[in-house]
Amino acid sequence: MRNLSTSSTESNSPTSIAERRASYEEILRLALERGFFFPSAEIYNDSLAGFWDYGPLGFLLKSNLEREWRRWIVKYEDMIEMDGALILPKSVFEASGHLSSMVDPIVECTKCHNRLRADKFISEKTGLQVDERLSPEEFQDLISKYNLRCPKCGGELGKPSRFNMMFRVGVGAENADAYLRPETAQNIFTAFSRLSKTQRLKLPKGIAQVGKSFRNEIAPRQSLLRLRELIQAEVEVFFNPSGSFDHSKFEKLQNVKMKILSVDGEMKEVSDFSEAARLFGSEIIAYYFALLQRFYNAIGFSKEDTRFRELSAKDRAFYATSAFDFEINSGLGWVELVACNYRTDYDLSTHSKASKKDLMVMDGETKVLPHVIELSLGVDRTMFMLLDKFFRHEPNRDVLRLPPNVAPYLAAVFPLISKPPFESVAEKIYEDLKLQDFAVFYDDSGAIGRRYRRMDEVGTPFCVTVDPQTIDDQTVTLRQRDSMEQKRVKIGELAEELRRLRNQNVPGTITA
RNA sequence: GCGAGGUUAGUCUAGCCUGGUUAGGACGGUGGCUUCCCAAGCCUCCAGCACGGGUCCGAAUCCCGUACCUCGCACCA
Repeated sequence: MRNLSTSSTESNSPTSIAERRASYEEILRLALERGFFFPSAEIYNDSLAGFWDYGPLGFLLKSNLEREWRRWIVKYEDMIEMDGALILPKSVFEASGHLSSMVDPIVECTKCHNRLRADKFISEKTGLQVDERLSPEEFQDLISKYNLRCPKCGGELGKPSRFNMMFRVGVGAENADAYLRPETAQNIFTAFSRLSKTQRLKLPKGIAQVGKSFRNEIAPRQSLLRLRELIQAEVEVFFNPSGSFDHSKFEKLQNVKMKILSVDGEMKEVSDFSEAARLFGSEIIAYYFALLQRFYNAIGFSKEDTRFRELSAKDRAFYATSAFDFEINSGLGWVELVACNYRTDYDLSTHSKASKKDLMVMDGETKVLPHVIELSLGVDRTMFMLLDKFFRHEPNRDVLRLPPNVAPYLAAVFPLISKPPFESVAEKIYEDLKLQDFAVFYDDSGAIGRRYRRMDEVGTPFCVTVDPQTIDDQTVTLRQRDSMEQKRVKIGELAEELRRLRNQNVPGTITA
């Protein structure tokens, strides 16, 4: 996460005069109290930082978010989806470059235990160009040669070592070196050959995967924003770099507006594809960025909330030749949600070399090693940002204004009074809606207003209430979370109405 | 990792400086009476001093260690 600024800009979310955005602490309170997420193994004293569990509401929110990602990106583009192993052998990461490039050379002061990046420290002190891939012995030689000491306390520096952000695991009786994957992408590259042969793939083709990745962060912080175990929803689009792009695909995404912050700090709004292609580097990149933008629009973020930030050469991952971070403007400043990398043929080429397998595929008449565009989406961060954007304090209530397509529960069902005949009718409606696969919640305790408030706080957009009139004319009240208005709906038309409301377009969404 | 500050029911918080009845309150939740369309009322009950060690006749309170949280620095494929 970069560029954390304290300024929070109000965006075009539904607002009333008195409502107020929730602070980070208040979002955490909601999460803990209502069961969105909480520290993993928290009852133990040695529970680990950077690991969080999702509770019932967080789980439902996550499921909905992933479903919408499939709907707007994976299914829309006829991508294929896989689900790979979390533990991968050493050779995968030797080839991918993660073993050498994800390693930071570290040196620690023997006296005050201050830890320094060896390469940066040495080059700072000596003015030399220091390659971070030098061996620990070479760093040791440099430190002795220039007689370098701890910049803080003047103490003697210990032995340089390497810190790798990957979790190593020992597999089998031999304890063979293997690693928890630091990104989901590697499964896709190692499976690419089989998938291309057996799934009759034609370029360009997206291969998607959602799952856990693991990074041994030194200082995990801010709950879901900096995790050691995180969920990524990744798409690797394989394409022929010398092929042409089908322009007719642009038409359906014409209305998608994007903002780009270029390396030189200039903010531009992009509204047509030729301009987007120029700013993002190619037509195909512009296209997939528009697809990504539309997904975020569909879960409630607008172009005002979001931007693509171009990364300079030194900020990019080691495998990327061009890279943009898709960021959201939150109460914590601009936060990176999606890493968008042009990985060229880096991965297929290195894996091909290391495994000695030909990973080229046919594109029409020609044999090519495809290039890759990657959209690596942080699911946990996106969930936090949904809470950040939509959790609001109003004078008389806290309300989570999640769009219906991601809200954990779509609707709640209440009897106005927990007495017959209202109870049995309400229960019947609840059972029916469950069988039709709606995420619904039943509550009959306490006053009706209290039950509405509870649902407001966890983001349930609709409440169905059975009252005396229901007994007369088979209608119920359908109460809207945001306006608190209610209308009467026939019981028989309830499911259809809820389905319609769930799919109503949120601001900024276009109908495909 | 370093530095600073912090941790009291599910959540928020008083008490800590100056050790001494049964750790107080609010919100929340349970059950009951009542009311019934936007957190009504009354009663009942539930639930807590982060963990470990030390000092002391006695520790939420003082000391040490550990974990976690927040902020800053560093890191962030």
